[in-house]
Amino acid sequence: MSEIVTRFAPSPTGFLHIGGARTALFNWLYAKHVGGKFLLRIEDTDRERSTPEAVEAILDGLRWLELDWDGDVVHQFTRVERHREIAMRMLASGNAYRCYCTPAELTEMREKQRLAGLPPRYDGRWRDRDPSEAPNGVAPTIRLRATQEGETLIDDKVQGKVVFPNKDLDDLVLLRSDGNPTYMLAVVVDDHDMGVTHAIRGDDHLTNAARQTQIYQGLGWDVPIWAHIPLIHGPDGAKLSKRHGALGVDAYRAMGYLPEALRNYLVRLGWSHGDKEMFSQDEMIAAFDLSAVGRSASRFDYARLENMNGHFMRATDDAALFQQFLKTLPYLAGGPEMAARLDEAKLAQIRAAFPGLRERAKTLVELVDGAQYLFAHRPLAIEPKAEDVLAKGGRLHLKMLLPRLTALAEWSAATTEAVVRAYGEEIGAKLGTVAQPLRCALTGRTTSPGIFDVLSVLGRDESLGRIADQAI
RNA sequence: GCGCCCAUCGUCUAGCGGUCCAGGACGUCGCCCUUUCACGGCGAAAACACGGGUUCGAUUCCCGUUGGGCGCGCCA
Repeated sequence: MSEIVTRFAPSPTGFLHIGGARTALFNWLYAKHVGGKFLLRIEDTDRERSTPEAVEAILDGLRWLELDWDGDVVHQFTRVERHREIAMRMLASGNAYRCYCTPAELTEMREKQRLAGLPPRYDGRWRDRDPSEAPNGVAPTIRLRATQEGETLIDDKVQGKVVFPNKDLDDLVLLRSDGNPTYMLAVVVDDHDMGVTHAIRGDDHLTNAARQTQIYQGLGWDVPIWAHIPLIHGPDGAKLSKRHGALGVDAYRAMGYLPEALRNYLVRLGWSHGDKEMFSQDEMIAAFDLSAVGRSASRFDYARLENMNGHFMRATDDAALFQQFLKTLPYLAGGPEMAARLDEAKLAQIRAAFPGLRERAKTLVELVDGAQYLFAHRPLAIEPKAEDVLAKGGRLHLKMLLPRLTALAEWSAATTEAVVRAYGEEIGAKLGTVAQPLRCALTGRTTSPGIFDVLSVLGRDESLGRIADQAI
């Protein structure tokens, strides 16, 4: 039995967007599931649009998502000679021919077809023309001599059997007039040469599968097993475009999502395994299967992603999550500013506050936000809601509490708690009545980790100072 | 315009002819827990797009309608 090989083949014209990330994930998962290989190929035959920055962004995105590929990255551009060779072979065997149409001529042709209500397709005007009629000074393209009769069958792992009438598949360009291959030729040649057995990609390629099948047939090569997965739409159901939530995966990192959470979210978009929602890495690999991939497009839902992220954050142990947090800090919204102010002492404080912080955070960014009170300078900026609490009797409690806390011989969560509770009982108030004003004075907000932990982490001087700032 | 794909709660989905007055998850709304928030627990509202068939019986099969999507480049 031969080894199964999948691949992810993005074109480096921009960042790794969320749809591409899922395609990569599915390919990676399938390869892992069957113990095969997952390859990475950069489709950069279009030299005009490809940029090294985009290549780097894609690799960076994949690495962040922890989707490791086997072997070296293949740059399609480096394989032009082989592509040309194959184009020539097709020419020699009669499976391709030279077309001397100019771009302007083709545009005009399509324009006429559109006006006449016909499908825009190359009309094959050079298909059977004698080469001696070739005009001077026009560099030809090489076109596939596509089969015109019958139909082409795609036996797809997720779409099932799909039939395309051959009359709708025109003679596509294999080699451009400048001698460079088109995507259609390059994918076929590279997938073949790289031993790709399974092509898992977005279903926007479904029609291409039929066209590429004809190229494979012309070459006498085995057609890979296809699996066209449904696309992801924006939250509003519209196509995911640049202006519609098609962010690069780096944006998700900046929003504080964990790679394992994003992976879990993505895999459940279009794929399911009974009622199971959360998967560990191993579970996902073991359970993943192309046959359980659905055929309808799905919408991107941040609420669900966020929920999953919270789940994974809670499932990660304290030390590991702290490390993850520090590692990701420079990429997070508001992170660089915090990182710049991170000295030994601050680091120790965050570490101490971390268990309380992580409990209520659903993203890494919420961790940054939750830790703000550690970085604030006196006198603190008080949020409106917090000011409200202070104004409605809160300051009086602080005034009463201040001397008692000041008198404390030992400063800890336990000792401060004892004092605050005792005071609460004295005045016959629920703990919240006293705790909220404290929280507001200490953090400037109405929400924070447990107030005694805050007191403890902030330390005696800073705590008493902040309380004094607000006490009557 | 032509070809192809899709269609279960707001969202992601389970369902592969009877077990479905349709199950889970997120979100929403109550209640509980509580030191705020978050977590957790309990509960509620919420869907088979429509019309024809096939069948003893359709959410499940077929056809059509409607609504979405994708493709139709010397882009990938």
